Amino acid sequence: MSAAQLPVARDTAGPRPTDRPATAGESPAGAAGTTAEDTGAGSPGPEGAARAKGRPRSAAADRAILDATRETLAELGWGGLTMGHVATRAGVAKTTLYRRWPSKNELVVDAVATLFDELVLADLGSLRADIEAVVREFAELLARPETQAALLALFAEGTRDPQLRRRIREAIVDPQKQLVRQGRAYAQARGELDPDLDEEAAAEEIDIIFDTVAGTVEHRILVSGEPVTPEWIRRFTTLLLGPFPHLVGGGPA
Amino acid sequence: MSAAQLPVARDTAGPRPTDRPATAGESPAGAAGTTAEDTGAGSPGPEGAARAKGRPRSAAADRAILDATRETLAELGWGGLTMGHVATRAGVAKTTLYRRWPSKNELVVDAVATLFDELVLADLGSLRADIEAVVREFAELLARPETQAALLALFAEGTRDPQLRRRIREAIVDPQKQLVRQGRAYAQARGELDPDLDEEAAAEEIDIIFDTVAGTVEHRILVSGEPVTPEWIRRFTTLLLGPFPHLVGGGPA
DNA sequence: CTCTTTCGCTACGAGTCGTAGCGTAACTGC
DNA sequence: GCAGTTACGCTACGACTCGTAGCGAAAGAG
Repeated sequence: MSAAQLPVARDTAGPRPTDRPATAGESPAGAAGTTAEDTGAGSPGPEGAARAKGRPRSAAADRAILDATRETLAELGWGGLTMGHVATRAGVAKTTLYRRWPSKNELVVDAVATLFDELVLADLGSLRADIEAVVREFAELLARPETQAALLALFAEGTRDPQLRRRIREAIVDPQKQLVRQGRAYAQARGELDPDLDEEAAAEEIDIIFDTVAGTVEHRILVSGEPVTPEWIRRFTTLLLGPFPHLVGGGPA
Repeated sequence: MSAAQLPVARDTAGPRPTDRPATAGESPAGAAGTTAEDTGAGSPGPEGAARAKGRPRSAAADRAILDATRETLAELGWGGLTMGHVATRAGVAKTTLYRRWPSKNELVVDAVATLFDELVLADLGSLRADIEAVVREFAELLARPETQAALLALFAEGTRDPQLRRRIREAIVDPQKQLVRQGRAYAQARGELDPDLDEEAAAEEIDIIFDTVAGTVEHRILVSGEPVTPEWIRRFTTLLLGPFPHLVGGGPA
């Protein structure tokens, strides 16, 4: 209560109120400059120009932070991750983190979203093969600690904070639904599905299948804590596709 | 470094090194005294006698703590739950919590385990009806904030701490699997299932069905964040039981 | 009535989140 | 080149939480 205190406000309340970073494509091999493709946040402001005055944010710092987050997540898990730790590991100041992400949750969601981009769906010639392949991929992804921690971060406040929930949906959930759509498209092109299909009904089927595949694998790994073996995948796919196992008559009307 | 300090150790390192509380059955209506049925923790010590000397732990405090935990969970969620808050709400000292549970995680698991006891499976006359009923019950349970927070606590350190994982499995997961077994038994008694069934194969089917039902509903509610309507339940049950919707030919070989 | 254990209380150390304020570095347009 | 503007690293801080320590007192057990 006696030292010099000057009322200054530089970083605080700046024009970039702690928003998303570059969030670039970020291919495995560190490519060249990347500046497009924002994670659709909210403000649909102009894009063309008028947005370049002072020192630009370091794209290298962005990547270093996201990498450090993933690494720390893999090593220490969700509970062990601290902002200070990430900052040190990334070689930046803690304040730099908070300039980009409002809190731990958002950082983790962004850091992990790219992990799910690994999932792809190749046309393997049959619906069964496609499903088994994507289940296997998803299971391998979920076996990694950083992904598990991500799911956790996702639940952590996601069920309470609507904004975080939106971020998760847009960055992770919705893109993955595309896989199911893709799989159906393949199957339909191969003539495996009813050709004249109510579009609305199909949309709901997609939701159900998505929740079923993702949820079941998650539960198997995270809750039951048992491994996803090829045999298990085969059985699960059979449950999905075929009639109920051992059901007399082969299924309901 | 000058005040009086006597090296005393009463509570600390006592014969009950912060272990499970009564963990009694705890039916909805507060019943009489309950002292049996420990949550199988670890020490397989003698049970008969020799374990009653000083002042016994207050069973009322146990219940007050667990109730307060559930209430706080419902109001503030997992992130908002603090031991101090629970203690105040339960009208006990914080140290009393730590005398019973080693940490937040264990407390929440125990507090929430009883919630899942609500789930029951009545023989409704058909496999479809039984499944739909249990899915509805489970969905209603998961719609409650305290249950969501429980799932979260379950994941929080459960994927890292093997001991906590065991506690979760024994207190929550395994008992729920009984529901699937029950359902199969009903169906088999009704003649809906293949009568001569490899027992081992049946066991694996039970695991798959359990993960599928629980995981799908969890994913629908917690990740996708969409409601579980009767229509959705019907569709999901159809997916489970019947052939793949719109699949040409009615299913694979 | 003694002995044992629990209880509530206060206090504490360690750690974390997220913020403030500064001086400086980097990049802009003129 | 030169301002102007912004990001960066640093140190410090307030508020909060976990989990523990130690005490006097209460409540039962034998």
